[in-house]
Amino acid sequence: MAVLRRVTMESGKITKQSEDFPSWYQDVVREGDLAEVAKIVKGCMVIKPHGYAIWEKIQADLDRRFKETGHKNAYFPLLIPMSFINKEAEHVEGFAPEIAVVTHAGGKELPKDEQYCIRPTSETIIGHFFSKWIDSYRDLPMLINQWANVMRWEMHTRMFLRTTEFLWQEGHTAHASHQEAKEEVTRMLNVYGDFAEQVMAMPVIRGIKTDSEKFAGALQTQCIEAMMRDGKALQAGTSHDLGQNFGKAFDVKFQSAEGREEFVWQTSWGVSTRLIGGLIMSHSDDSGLILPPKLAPIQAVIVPIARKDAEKETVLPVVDKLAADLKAKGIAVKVDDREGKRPGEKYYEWERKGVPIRIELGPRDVASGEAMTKLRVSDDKVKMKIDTLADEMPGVLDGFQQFLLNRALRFREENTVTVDTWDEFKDVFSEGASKFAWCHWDGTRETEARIKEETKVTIRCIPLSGQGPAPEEGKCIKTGNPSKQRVLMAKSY
RNA sequence: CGGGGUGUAGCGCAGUCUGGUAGCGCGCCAGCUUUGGGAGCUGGAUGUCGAAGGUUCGAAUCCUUUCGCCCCGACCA
Repeated sequence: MAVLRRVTMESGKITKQSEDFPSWYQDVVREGDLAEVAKIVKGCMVIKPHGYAIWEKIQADLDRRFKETGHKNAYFPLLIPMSFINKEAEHVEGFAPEIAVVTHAGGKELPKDEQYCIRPTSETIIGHFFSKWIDSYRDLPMLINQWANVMRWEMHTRMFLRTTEFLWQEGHTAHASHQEAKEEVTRMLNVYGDFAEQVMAMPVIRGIKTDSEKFAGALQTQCIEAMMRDGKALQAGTSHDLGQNFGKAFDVKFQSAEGREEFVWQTSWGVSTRLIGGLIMSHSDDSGLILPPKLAPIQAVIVPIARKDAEKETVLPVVDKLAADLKAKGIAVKVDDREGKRPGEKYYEWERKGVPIRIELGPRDVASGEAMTKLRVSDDKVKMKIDTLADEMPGVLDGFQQFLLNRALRFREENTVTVDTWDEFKDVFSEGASKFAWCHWDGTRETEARIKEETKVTIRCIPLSGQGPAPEEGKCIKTGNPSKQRVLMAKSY
């Protein structure tokens, strides 16, 4: 039993990651000015401007990818008739415990059959409208996405990772054939995977969820799993093959080219503000947040150093010109010319907020024609020629983006093991520790549950082709029964 | 929901055991001096002590109830 350790912190400082990972995480969120716990509303958070700006960048990039793959945005009601939720058996069972119900409205108690729940996800209500909108195979595929908030009554909340209300997007599509639907599931999983790696610099394993971990009501759930810096896994996105389950529950039928009446094949897929939690736990350090340039609201900050008016006169015009040049190159640049704060204080502040690169520009630099620059992750400052700095900056930022991805990949490799014996397995996961472990599993729910019960370790996914070790026969780590391939095991968020 | 913590100024905390009317550091405001890695001095502002009830002449402190947050379980994006 881990007793909560009191970590003495100086004001405005961050608990060391190695001392207490959860405290570190909270400190980074606070010091980065990303969000705060709402307190007045149980389990909810306020996403502050700097945190929301990151979400907006995530949204912008993903939205473009969704549109490029043919999807259109729409918006469905927040309130869903309770009767809808009850229509799909597995769906009810999965979501019932975490649903908030509106029982009173207009000053009166609503009759049982007129009560609403606040959406935990929108498969049901969208199924209802799909059934109205879809008549023939010519209406298919129906490719809809919704940016929305959802609510799930969680017992245990953590900022960005699990809150009662959260922001996400949910894609919902309907297709004429199962094959087409499966292709959609894969397509969107790849959109997520590419986004995670190229934009978030967060490497992911693409895989399939076991039956016990899949979405309530789906035939199959595919996922991307990322390793956090404590070795735990974060499910960062999911893409579901819903089969005809919701089609049947909501009578979503179409007339095929051959004139037959058939149920549609549906998919749904989503990522949430949880991605921000993943971003934090993939890259950040004891000095605070580290953002990949592609998601940084401020990519470069210029700190002018000028104490006297005469120095300001020489420095500030150079700073302004450099800022303009950077802007012209498409760089999100911020000049921190606040009075009354010393340069050092500004350096720390922007580091905590995750700005990828800092440029220091003072009288000496103007004289020499070189500015001091410092990447968020390096210990050394580098001199760059002021004249060519703006031209070089896109390349520097690209390099930084790549560096973060490579570093995260290396970290994952160093913390990924192949395990074949139960003793070794228990050792890897002893005392709260976690790694990614490729292990054989006999494919049964019972074994999966036993492993989880004894070690807290879950099967994160069965890797898709090329995402894990090549399939090979083996024996289950727990039971010794035959296994056809290794699966990814880890503790998870 | 169980176990363990915790709630006092914007942030971090002391004060609670042993009741006497609230303090420290940082931050904030003003002024001067400063300014290339968290500045110094002087002066100043800020609290319904999580909430509600009770005991008491008197409650941050004792009692009861309640709410939030954190950690560990049970459940989940």
